[in-house]
Amino acid sequence: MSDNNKVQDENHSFDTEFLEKLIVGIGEVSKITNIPTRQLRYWEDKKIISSLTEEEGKNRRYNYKNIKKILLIKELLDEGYSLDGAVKKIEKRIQMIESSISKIINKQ
Amino acid sequence: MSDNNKVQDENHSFDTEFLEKLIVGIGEVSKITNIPTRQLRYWEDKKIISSLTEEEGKNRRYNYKNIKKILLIKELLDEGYSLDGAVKKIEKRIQMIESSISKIINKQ
DNA sequence: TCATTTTTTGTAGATTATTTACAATTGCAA
DNA sequence: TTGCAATTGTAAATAATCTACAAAAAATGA
Repeated sequence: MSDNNKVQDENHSFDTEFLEKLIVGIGEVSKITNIPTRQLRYWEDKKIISSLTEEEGKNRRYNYKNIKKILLIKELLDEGYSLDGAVKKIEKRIQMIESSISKIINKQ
Repeated sequence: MSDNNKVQDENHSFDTEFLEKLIVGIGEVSKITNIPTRQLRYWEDKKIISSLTEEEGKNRRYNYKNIKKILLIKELLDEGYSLDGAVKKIEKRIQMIESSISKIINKQ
């Protein structure tokens, strides 16, 4: 194995660690997804999405899975679904996303 | 191609977009890397690492490349390098990391 | 159309997180 | 031990986010 490939492999294993540990604030999620923070909070109020908030009043934190779901909701809204419609539609795809994340993280 | 594989592919192309857009605050970087915020600011003062701060006084922002470099520095310190030593050692590996990131983002 | 509901958006005042800039402390090598 | 490198502490100011109110806009259905 060449030196170069070795480093690529190190990067790969780091990336899974990276995804595992990744936790992001609402401002960054807003920039990543292009959804206003106000809207993200509203969706959470309506139980459409969730975050990792430790206690009431503390800042919201989002992991990779949270962000994935947000982007999926957004996609469905763009397709014309209502929020409730999106929630109903979403179950199957969420499961696929989760199994995909689990594959990434657990290197299965 | 099965439905399942299709979704996996969608996830993959999303991930590259995700990495491209990913921007993280100092608190999150601290949690991801396990390096105190105080230390991250010190390293930046000493020009060891950099961030995407828009203006003086605004909060620091870090992208994927920034975080990669921080983790690399940490690794070298653990191996016994001094900060200056790490900076000198790092050039070649930074280049490899960058080309690796560029491959991920540009799907080359 | 009109009324109702859903969804987005605005904002004030309080709180949390980060900033800079000072300095103190710790660790290490000559 | 002396000097430099590196980390850590902290106060006061600012930035970002919080909740809780409400208003505006968009979608739905009679």
